[in-house]
Amino acid sequence: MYWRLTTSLLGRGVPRPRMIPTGLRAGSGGCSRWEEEKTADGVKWTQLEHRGPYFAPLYEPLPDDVQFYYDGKPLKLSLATEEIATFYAKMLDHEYTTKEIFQNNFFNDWRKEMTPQEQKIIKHLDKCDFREIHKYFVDKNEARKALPKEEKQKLKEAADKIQEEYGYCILDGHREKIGNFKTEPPGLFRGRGDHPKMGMLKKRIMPEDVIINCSKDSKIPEPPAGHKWKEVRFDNTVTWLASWTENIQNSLKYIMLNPSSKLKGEKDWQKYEVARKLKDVVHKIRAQYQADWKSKEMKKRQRAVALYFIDKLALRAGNEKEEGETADTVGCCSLRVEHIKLHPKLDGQEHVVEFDFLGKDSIRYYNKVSVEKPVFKNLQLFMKNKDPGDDLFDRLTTVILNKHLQNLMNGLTAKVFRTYNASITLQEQLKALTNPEDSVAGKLLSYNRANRAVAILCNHQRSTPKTFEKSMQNLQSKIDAKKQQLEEAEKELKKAEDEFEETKDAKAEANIRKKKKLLERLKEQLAKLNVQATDKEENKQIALGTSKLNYLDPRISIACEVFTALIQADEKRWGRGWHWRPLSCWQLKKCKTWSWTRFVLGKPIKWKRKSI
DNA sequence: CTTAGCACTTAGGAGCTCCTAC
DNA sequence: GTAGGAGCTCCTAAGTGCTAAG
Repeated sequence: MYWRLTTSLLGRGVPRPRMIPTGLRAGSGGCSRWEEEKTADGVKWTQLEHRGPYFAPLYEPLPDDVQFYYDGKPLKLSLATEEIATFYAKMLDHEYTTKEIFQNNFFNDWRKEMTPQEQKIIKHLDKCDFREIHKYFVDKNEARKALPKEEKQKLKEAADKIQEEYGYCILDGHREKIGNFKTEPPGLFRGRGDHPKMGMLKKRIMPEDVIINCSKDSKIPEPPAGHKWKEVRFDNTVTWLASWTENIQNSLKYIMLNPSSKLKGEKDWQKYEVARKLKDVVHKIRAQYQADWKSKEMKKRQRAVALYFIDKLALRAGNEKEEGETADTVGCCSLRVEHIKLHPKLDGQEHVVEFDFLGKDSIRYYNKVSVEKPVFKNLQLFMKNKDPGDDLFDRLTTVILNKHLQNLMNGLTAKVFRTYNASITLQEQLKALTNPEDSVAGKLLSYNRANRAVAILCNHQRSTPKTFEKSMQNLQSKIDAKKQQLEEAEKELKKAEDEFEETKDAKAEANIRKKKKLLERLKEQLAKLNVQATDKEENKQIALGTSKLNYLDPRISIACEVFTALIQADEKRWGRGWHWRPLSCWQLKKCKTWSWTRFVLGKPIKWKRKSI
């Protein structure tokens, strides 16, 4: 039996769950307790008490012997100017500082903060020498790492104390962990991709910038001595505890709860419930957009083709963004003619669309997809008489698309397709890849492969880790060594067998058994290493974390035999009750919040890991 | 309809911690 | 006991999607 709980959570032909306790059954409507608690008027809490944000430490001036040089001569900077100089100095060995936009933005903003005298002297960035400052911080960092154990312990205790004091709030009588309780320290803006604002000065957040949100009757947080809050409000229709406006994009930043909190957990659960609801209507929706490919209205055709991409390729919606304010990235609705190429025939396939564009975080999306003929014809039509820089779907926006989706299913938006397709892919892949007879290592490989299929679908990439080549080599030499040991063991066994042939005594027989056992163990170890190597290589440029955290319904993982096997293997090793190893933190977090999954194995799981 | 503002989720990289293998 | 590395948390940027105003 593959599914321990036989819950085909998002799939077709749902087999009935067997082991979910009544009252917690997630089959039809999900967890009724949470649904009951949901209020229609948007109220998110009735009580909220916290200490306010923890402010980034004030600037500590450089020691006198650490100098800044301009045009080869030492120059003592004013405090404010010096602080900004250290931001740049710290980044000296980062690629950012080699980029012209970064340098220009930095220099512009830096000059604005200089005294008039400094402005008169410091006119060119290339005459600035930050190297001594850079070295100072590198050394400081080294020194911190080399600190004796007790000193490190002291630092950790101090950090823990701050976490203890500022890192939690009381929400409706429960102590909940805050996600980001510290204000963002000042520094230079690090945008992703070709960001026009990279290098700009990110200003220090002061209490006077901060809006506090809490309940009226709670102990209102004290601003740091000599300071005032910008505002204190009591808005229980939002979930944030504090907010401020950042100066780069002029957008709001929030202090919110940790994902382990009830508030976030429920939201997460709801998200997957909406995705499960889509499962029931997705066939109808697909049939409809296929019909709409032939609509007389251009608007409908564009909507239908875009939705097809969102569904088939898991593209993001693609909201419009202000030009020149951010990196030039697109999603589905904002695709431009230059982002696709049409090939009537390519590599033995027909109607191939070649996608090449930068998506969120300037991650490249490159894909060649064979599409249905009407889609291909429509794309040709949409591209006719357009320039490369024109919108592919000129009659479509995310607002139009989402309005349409809302009519098809309550709560349906473009992003739900990503969640749905990610989770259903995990489930289907697990079903296709895992085999009950596999070893635990094999099962884990299968799980990772299923996870990987999702990450590829969602285009979750990472840069190859810096240490990849080296650690791969290390692994390979381990494999080689193991192979040699194995050969050795085979010879030994042969020898032992020969000896038994000759002597026929019990001692020799025992020796054979011993050698056989060793051989078995080595074989197992080798297999495990080989699996590891395969996994590592396949995983080189793919990020699994994002899909695990945001797209995969944890109930699918929990219900899957891979985890049952891992838990059993672990019990052998750690004794009963130690279930934290196979269920990694991301799952634990979700499981703790989704209380019903504590009954995955038909019995409550003891949670032992202290960080949870 | 368009635009701006707001609140929230999703994202990759940095850096830290703790385990494992030597 | 220590080096190396996997896997985690932290950080904060960059998306989505909704609402309200004009």
